[in-house]
Amino acid sequence: MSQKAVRIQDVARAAGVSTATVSRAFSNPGLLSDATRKAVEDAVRTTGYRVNQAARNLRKQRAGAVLVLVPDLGNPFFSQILAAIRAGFADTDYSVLIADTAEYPDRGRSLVDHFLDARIDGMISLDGALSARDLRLFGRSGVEDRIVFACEWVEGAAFRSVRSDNEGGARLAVRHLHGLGHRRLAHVTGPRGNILTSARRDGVIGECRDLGLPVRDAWIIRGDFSLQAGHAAAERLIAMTERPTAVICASDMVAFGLISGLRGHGLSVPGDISVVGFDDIEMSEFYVPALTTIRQDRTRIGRRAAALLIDQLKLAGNGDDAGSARIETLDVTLSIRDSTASPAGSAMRDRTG
Amino acid sequence: MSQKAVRIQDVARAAGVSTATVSRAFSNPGLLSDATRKAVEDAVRTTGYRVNQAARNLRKQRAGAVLVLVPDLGNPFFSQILAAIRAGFADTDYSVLIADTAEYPDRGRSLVDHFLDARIDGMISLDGALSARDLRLFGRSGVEDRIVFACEWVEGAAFRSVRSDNEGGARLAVRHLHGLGHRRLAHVTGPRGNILTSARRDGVIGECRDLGLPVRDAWIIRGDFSLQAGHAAAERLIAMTERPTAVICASDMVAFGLISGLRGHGLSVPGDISVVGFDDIEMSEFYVPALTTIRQDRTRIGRRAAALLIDQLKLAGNGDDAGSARIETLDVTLSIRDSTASPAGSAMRDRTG
DNA sequence: ATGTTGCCTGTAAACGATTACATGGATAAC
DNA sequence: GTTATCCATGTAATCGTTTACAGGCAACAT
Repeated sequence: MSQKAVRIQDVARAAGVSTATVSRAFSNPGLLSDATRKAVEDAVRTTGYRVNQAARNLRKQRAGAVLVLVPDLGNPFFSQILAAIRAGFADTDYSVLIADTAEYPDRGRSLVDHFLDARIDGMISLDGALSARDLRLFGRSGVEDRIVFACEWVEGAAFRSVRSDNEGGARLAVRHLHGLGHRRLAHVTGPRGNILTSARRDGVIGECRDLGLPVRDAWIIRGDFSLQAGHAAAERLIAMTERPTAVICASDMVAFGLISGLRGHGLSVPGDISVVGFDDIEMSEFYVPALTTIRQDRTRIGRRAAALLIDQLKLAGNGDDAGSARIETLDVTLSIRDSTASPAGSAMRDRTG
Repeated sequence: MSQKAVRIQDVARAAGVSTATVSRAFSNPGLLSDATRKAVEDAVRTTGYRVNQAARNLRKQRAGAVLVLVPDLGNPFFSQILAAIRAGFADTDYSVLIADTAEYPDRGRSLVDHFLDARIDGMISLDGALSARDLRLFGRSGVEDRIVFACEWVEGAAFRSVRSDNEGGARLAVRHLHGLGHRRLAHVTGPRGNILTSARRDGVIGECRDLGLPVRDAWIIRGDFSLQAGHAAAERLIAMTERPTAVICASDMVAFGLISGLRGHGLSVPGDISVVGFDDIEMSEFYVPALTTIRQDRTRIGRRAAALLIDQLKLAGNGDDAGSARIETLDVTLSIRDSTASPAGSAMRDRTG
């Protein structure tokens, strides 16, 4: 590339040593005598040598890269996790590739191809809904333990994963609204088949039952984490004869779409309806009204996922399936802002911490 | 990796041909006789062979990857561009790496290292503010023509670039507000030193002059494209004695922050103040109020940037600096929504197309 | 029969590193 | 003085491809 790249051979010549010695100066400098190490360092400096990663990776039988699979790059929820993952890999010599799940079903390409092509050594998936075919192929090629799931996960599979306490978060939201005096709660879910959809839905319904609040099928509205889904859910709410006084959304984006839709119909938030989101993306603080939401520690999720994968890559198939837990569940917290209030006609104050 | 990977040698043996023939079956199948090609194809299928990209890249003296440099991954503005860039590279065998500029100033690592390490073959930068040191090193290593700038660019440098008509967009915004009857316009800019800051500011000021509108220094408020900057700008506006009736923001995020800040002080948008954004990210349609903004064709920007870089990589330093223009400027449009209206006391209607 | 031409295929040398193994010399132990 | 031990270094094989070059063979013209 560029002019004429300087090779390890050139450094060796300049320093008056063998290529093996130069290589050792990088990989295990302690092996060399002080004088030799100095000589090599000088030679590296004068020649401007940089080790060729492609060659090194080939020889070391690794790809030197990991893949992060994101369901939807356009959703700002993921970016902070990405940043944390990248930070986690900053001290390693792995490159971080990012791909959008949406790219995959097409043209018969499978995710496992990346492993088999020697393009990646490991993967962090923020998407729990991989195709059955992909999952089967992962198993067959023995790459499962170089895959970590973050946020989402695959039920019944043995992959490592880092996730938030989704059910607990949903329960927090219900308790908050209950404390404000709400008794009729709706829930806009994620997409069918998504693991977060059921976890959060179960939390909402479970806590409602525990608190003796009514649970109606009509109040559980199918969504898909998107702005559009929230907007559509507003129509459904408007049309209800016995309208809930508060809505828990499966994501902040849904909450924004919902509020936008409600306002379009002249309903005010939180005046007429309270709305709670899930995620606490940056925008939540600056929406109008600022959004009450369940905060996930995205930096922590990303950092832990990276750490887990790095651990696994170190073991590199020597079978020694070391200590760390396969599943980490991180606590969530409630960020109370302006989109929730006591229902009209109620004088109750928030009793939630 | 994994079990025992199938090598080209294995396929050759299975098909009863040499490795060269197998290689040719992939790179230039036309060279082979029908019978041989068939035999190789069968052998590939039965063995499950996949070419090892690391080895191929080493031999072909390329990295097999390109880097996309993003100023702030957390800003959803960039994600759609990223998606388009990825799509542009989908048909190639390049991997797409994504990095955040924020990672770089640290630990003395330079961007050019990625080229010299044989980690990347080319780069698309969405950040125009690279360090002088990086730019110098790019020149010295002769990699400039494998770098394309998108959205932003470097003044006075010869890099290829794709960008929106920023000044034109700013002028559109001014004309729209003028048409509604506004006469006192403020502008929240991008950060100091950013090329978009000056382009958009010049557009706003230029069009104000052309229309005979007053231009006050106090009405040009420094920002940095972020939610926080918009929020801070609201404080400045509130404090003004002769307050503008409309504000043009350098980005949608700034506009959201601004509106949030104004609402916090009891001012309504567009009732008291009209607000125009820049970018038209997805959220703009769902903000409250839905945001009037300048739409950039982000898909087109990404696609063109990818195409430009792919062209350059094909030439691969054979010096034949082919046809395509070095700078492409794409048109922007005005998306009129609910955050702009005639100023209080005025009965004028929008006259803008 | 003898070139000449063209098509297909094989041989073997790269690409640029890492590392198992060998070696030589110094030091210590006997 | 001989042998064992250890440390620092060199030699050369290896990772899995691609591709320049060289043949071999058939068809065709002379």
